[in-house]
Amino acid sequence: MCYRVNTNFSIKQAEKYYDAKETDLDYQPEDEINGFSHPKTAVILDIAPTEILTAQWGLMPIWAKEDFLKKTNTLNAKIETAETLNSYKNSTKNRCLIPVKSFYEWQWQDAKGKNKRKFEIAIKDSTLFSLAGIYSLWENPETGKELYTYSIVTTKANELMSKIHNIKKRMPICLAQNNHKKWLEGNPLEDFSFPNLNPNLAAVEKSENLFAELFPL
DNA sequence: CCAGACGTTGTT
DNA sequence: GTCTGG
DNA sequence: CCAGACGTTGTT
DNA sequence: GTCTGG
Repeated sequence: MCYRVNTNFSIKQAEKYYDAKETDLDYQPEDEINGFSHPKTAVILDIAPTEILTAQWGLMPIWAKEDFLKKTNTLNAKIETAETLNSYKNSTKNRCLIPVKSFYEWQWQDAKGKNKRKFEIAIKDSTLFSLAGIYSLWENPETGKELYTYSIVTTKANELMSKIHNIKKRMPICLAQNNHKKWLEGNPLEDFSFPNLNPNLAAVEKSENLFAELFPL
């Protein structure tokens, strides 16, 4: 579901939005990043809410081997099960914010998803907003280097997202500024699941060749 | 009992 | 480290 | 945890 | 019914 996001914002913009300072940030703005390449992105951690630093998309539990992500998809964590699953259970209280401009989702036009329409989704009237993340500090057994790794928490789709993500009907937990603190403070996961939290989302279509889809050759 | 998994919903 | 499928 | 076995030593 | 292999 939430595998591609837009991080095309400046560090300055993020510092202002979060009232935080970049500390250990290895970051390049991108219109579209792919979770499956396990990119490093900007994050704000609960332990230091005034710092913006770098973490890897793809959570690695403390016990994970180096190739863990090759076999296990931890890009998203379902809010309903995160607290019981091995990979997430010790990280559900490690809360982080992942700043994004938007994320992308594809609407299937047929049962097999042969034809899809692409949409870009964001919180309405926002410049930036946050995806809700849980994180784990992972130590590379080879080098001893520590790395923050995270997963984006997903929930049942709201009305708009059900129309777009029309097969799986899931969406990432989207936090406007007024919910940042609540998330970082470690309030119960359930407080943030739909419909307990229903972000005011808006979508625009980004399909590459709308004309061809409407009038196939 | 122990080997093997540990996850979500794409291939854009 | 801990769970689970066989 | 549960499906499947649960037995001995011939071909006389 | 109880054990055991997977």
